[in-house]
Amino acid sequence: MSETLSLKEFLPYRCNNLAEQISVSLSRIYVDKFDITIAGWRVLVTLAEYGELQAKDVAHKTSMDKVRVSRTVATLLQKDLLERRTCDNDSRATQLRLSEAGKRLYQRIAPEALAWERELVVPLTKSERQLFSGILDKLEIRLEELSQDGKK
Amino acid sequence: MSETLSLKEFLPYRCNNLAEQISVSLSRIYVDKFDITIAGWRVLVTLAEYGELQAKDVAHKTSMDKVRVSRTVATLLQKDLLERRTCDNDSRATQLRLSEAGKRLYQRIAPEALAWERELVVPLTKSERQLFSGILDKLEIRLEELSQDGKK
DNA sequence: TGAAACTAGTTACATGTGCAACTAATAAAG
DNA sequence: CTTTATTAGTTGCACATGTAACTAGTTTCA
Repeated sequence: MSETLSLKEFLPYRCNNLAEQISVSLSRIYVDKFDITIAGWRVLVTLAEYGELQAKDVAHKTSMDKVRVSRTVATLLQKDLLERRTCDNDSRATQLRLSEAGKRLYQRIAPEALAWERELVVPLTKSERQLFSGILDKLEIRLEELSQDGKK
Repeated sequence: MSETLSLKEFLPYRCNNLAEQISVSLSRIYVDKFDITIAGWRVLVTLAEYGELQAKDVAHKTSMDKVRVSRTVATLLQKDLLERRTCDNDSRATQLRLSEAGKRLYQRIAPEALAWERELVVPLTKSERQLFSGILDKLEIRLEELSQDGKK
C-alpha cells in the first residue's frame, strides 16, 4: 500500500490554479480594458518604477527570459508606449523607457491593478496578509535552493 | 502624485512566479524522469484517486478544459497508460481508467511528487503550513466571487 | 413522435512562448 | 594586436493551449 495523493490538496496544483485564476481575473483589466498583455504590463510597471533600463535588466526584474522581453518590447514600441535608444557605451545594448503615452497608460492601469489586488485580499486579515507574504518569501528562497541542488 | 506599484511586491506577479518556479522544479520529475506532462500527471492522479471517470469529470477535477483533457488523454492512450470504453448508457461519453502500466507509473511518480512537496515546505513551520493552506482556500473562494461579479 | 436545445468529445486555427541558432558587438587572453 | 570567448538582442522552429466550430448523440417538450 503506497502513499495516496489527492490532487486538490497537492500544493503545486493549488498554487498553479491560484496563479491561473488570478491571471484570468486580472487580465480583464489588462487585456480587455487596456489591450495590454501580462508581459506588457510587467515591462510597463518595471520601467515606470526604474525609469530607464536595458532589456536584459527588464528581463531580470520581470522574471522573463530575453526572448519574451524582446517580443514584448517590440509590441510596446509599435504601440508607441516605449522609447528605445542604443546604449552610449555599448552599441549592442539598448536603453528602454516609457514614452509619454506609456506613462499615461501606466497611470491609468496602476490604480485599477492595485484596487483589484486589494479586492482580492479582502477576506484575509491583516496578519494573514503579512503571513502570506512571508510564506511566499520563504518558498521563493526554498525554490532557489532546490534548483541549485537540481543542477547538482 | 499617484499610487506607486512595485512589481516584486505585487501579489499576482508573486503568485505567478511561485507557480512557475514550482512547475519548473517539479517538471524535473514528471518530464525528465518519467516523460509525463503536467497535464498528464493531473489526469493520472485523478484516475488513480477515483478509479473510473468520464472525460468531462476529469476536466472538472483537474481544472482543465475539455480540449486539453481530450489531447492529454489521447497522448496517454497512445502510451497505453489509460484505457477507454464508451459509456454504457451514453454513447457520446467515455469511461476512462488507468491501465496496469498507468497504475505502475503512478505508483512510481506519486512518492517522488509527495517527497518533493515535503521538501518544498521544509522552511515552513507546522502552523505556517496550515495557515498557508487556509489562505489558499480563502483566495480560491474569493476569486470565485470576483469572477461572478465580473460576469455581472 | 419529432424538432429544438443541449451535451460529450474532437478538430481547426491562431497565438504565446521556450529552445536553439544566429548577428553584431564587446571583453579577455595570448 | 588578433584571435577567442562572452554578451545583447533577434529570429526560426516546434509545441502547448485556448477559442470557436464541428460531429454525433441525448434530452426536452410540444
